[in-house]
Amino acid sequence: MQYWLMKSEPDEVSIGDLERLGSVPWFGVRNYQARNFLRDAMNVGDLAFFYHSGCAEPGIAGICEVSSEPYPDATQFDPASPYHDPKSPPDKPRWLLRDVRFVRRTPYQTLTELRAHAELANMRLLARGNRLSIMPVNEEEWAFITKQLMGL
DNA sequence: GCCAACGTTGGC
DNA sequence: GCCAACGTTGGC
Repeated sequence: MQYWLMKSEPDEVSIGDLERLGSVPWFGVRNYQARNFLRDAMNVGDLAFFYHSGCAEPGIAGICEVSSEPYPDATQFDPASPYHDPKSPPDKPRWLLRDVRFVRRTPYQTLTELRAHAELANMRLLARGNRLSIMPVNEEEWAFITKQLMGL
């Protein structure tokens, strides 16, 4: 059992969308490190913070659960998609995704709020220049955020 | 819209 | 395999 943080632009897929749909394919990962986490290190049943990025107030909006094994991301083969990758070989797709299932909304934890806690000083999300869209969260950080900050 | 940080590409 | 140029991410 591992914990994760997954970034999504709420304009594209928000926690509300996930709640409404129940589960969604986590399409559009186009970074090898993020893909490797997704492909190799994730397991079905792992929990992840659902993080809103690229918006007025970025932060953690909810919790979701990894609900499928990895499979090819269809958008890489769609010329009309912003995620189209013409160099990805159809017989050996470069980009994979997993489905994630809605677990719950949480009290919104803004990035600013997260930065204010010494307990989270080493959190990967908060590291300088971090741009990963999928990253591990360690157990202590998960416990601190869910219990101390969210009161779950 | 700006810009720092980082990843990727491609020439050599 | 190096590295400069370029593209992207994402907070502000």
